[in-house]
Amino acid sequence: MKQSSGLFENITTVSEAARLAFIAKLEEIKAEKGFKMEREGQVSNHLYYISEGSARSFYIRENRDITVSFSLEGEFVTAMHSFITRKPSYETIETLEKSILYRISHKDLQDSFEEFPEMERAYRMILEKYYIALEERQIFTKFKSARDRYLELMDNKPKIIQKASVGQIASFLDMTIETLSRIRAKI
Amino acid sequence: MKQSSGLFENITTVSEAARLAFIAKLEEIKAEKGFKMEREGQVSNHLYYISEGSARSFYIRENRDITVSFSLEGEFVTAMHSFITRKPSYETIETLEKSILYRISHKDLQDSFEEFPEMERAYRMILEKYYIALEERQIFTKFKSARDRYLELMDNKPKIIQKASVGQIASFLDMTIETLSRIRAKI
DNA sequence: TTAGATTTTTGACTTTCATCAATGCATTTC
DNA sequence: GAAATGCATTGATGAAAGTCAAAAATCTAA
Repeated sequence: MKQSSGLFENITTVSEAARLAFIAKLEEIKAEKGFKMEREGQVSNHLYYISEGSARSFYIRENRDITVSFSLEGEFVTAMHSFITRKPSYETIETLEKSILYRISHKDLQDSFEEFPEMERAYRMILEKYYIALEERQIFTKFKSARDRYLELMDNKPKIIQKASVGQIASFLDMTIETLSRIRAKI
Repeated sequence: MKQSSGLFENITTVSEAARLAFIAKLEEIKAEKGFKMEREGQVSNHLYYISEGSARSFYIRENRDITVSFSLEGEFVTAMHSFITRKPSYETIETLEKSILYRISHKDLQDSFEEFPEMERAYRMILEKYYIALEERQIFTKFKSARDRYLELMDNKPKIIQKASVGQIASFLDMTIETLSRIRAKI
């Protein structure tokens, strides 16, 4: 992994020793669009860092593809529920475009906690970010109309609107494709 | 704090030294019903363990009291968003009945991480539980009808139905009092 | 015990968005 | 370039739950 990459940049300070040991455990993946990082039904075994590109997490319910989240460059992502509980994941994660990913296995991560408590701290902080994102999303969804949810997405994460398909955006915003189409017609 | 209490029982194993040091930092609170553990607008400064009793977290929006969560005996609770971000809390947490609480301040908790990395692990695991609970609740809310949400609450946490008021239960289940009343009439 | 207050239930009506179906538009493929 | 395929739009209708208002039930306290 390039030295320049900002792996822990926004998280916490980590000693050089821990940093190097951690990086040694990373696996680089040059992924094409549609690469499946995690699969529904399998225990999520890696924590990913998106160095370049983007990803989306989704699951199938009643034959519908429902997008749970989008992740952009510089973010960590995994099927967190499964990664924590060690039970099969209900979600699949795939790249939205050609991407460069770094990943660490669950076991290597746990081992790094034993070796470097500061790594556990870094992970704890990633978890905190995950938690905050989920909580904010929940409140966001609760109070806004379909229209306002779309407008807010345009404001906050316009990149997603470029990278994802209409169906993916609609399910992410918890509305049908038709509703999204009607909203777009009236802006 | 009584030796017998199961503070870390369901979380992780912690050395006796860490355990004792941690317990020394705890403050015991014998709270009456309605005691405000955290207040909206203030930075959440404590992590609570409910030894006896119960609590609910809520916020006010457009003059409505909206219950976010109920916490029962044996659970940890705080205004997590604020506790993590150190920004003012949007939620208030209060006891639902006479309760015995133990709490540790944010600073003491952070200090304990420096002293005992295993405490950071324990906290990390509390965070994981919090995350899982939130994610499960989100999916639960998304796919069930008002009626099914009520039925599931009756099944899973019947104690809440005894301890909380109708308005609190309705807002927790994301429906109006009228809807809840109609559902109850038809069971 | 009764008047008043509060909570709960019921009824009529409205809103929001889903569903289903048809049509339009664009792109690929032969 | 016509057919086929896939995605997006539009329209008609319906369902779930919200809103507002009034009635009924329950609680409280002098």
